[in-house]
Amino acid sequence: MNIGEVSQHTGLPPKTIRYYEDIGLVKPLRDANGYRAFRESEMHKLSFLGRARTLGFSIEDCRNLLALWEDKNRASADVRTIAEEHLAQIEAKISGLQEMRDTLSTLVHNCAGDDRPDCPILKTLGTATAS
Amino acid sequence: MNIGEVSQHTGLPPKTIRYYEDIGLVKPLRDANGYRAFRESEMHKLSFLGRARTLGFSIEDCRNLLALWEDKNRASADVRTIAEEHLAQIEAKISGLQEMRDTLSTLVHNCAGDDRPDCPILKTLGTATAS
DNA sequence: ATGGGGTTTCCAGTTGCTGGAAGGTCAAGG
DNA sequence: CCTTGACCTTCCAGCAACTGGAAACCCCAT
Repeated sequence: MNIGEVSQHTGLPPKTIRYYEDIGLVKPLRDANGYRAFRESEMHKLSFLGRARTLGFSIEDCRNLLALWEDKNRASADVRTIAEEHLAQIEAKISGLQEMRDTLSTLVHNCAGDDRPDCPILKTLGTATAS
Repeated sequence: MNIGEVSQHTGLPPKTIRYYEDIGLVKPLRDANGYRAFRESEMHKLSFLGRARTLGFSIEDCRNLLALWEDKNRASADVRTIAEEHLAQIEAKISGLQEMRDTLSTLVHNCAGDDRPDCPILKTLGTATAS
């Protein structure tokens, strides 16, 4: 299977697939002409990676998850640990963003948004701590 | 005022302040010895930048907000537009993360997390679209 | 043989810093 | 006067996870 076909099946851009090979996540064979030749198993790995990435796992997490996936003697606790840590990070990120959103939306609502210069957004940024 | 003092007042690391000079956000004077000499106004700009950054504005947004801040004839509408667009992006990011969180937390809760290999997290990543 | 699509490699750029090396400066202490 | 330590300077590299683009090769059909 050529990279283009794999790209279609996995939804990952060819560039990304090459990158994943670069960093050792997949190791496709090569045809005589130098083209990458993906086996089914490689393609499934790539799909796995794509899904893990859409769940926000870092590449390093993905590498570890992939190893666990391949390891038929894994302990599900190891998987869960990775997922839990990631979940905690996501939650932290969400609350950080929610704080931003709350502050920002207040500011936006208090701003006239007309052609006059008076603006609470700039006023806040210019003076107090916009926590 | 030296960079260290400015760093203390603004909470920004010296490295960051130098970086902001590099990209043209501030333009401190220089003492005879080559040290940066910040005036009050530069320091206020840096505080402004720090607060804008904690609200998640990009550097380019910050650049524009700073210009508006300095422009006494600005229209608050311009400020508000920037803030609104940023707010929309934050909201998009939040909902993306919430989706991740929901999926992930379901998976984590369904995973035994013991020493057996059976794991719904890996199962999901390995098969269906984990949307 | 020519054209259009694939594919290859490599290099650079993205965002917003951060770390580190090599060196100049300054004020205090011996 | 010399040293020590805390500043400060510049420059270069690296982080994450790709993405864009150039130059060149390959394959198939006309």
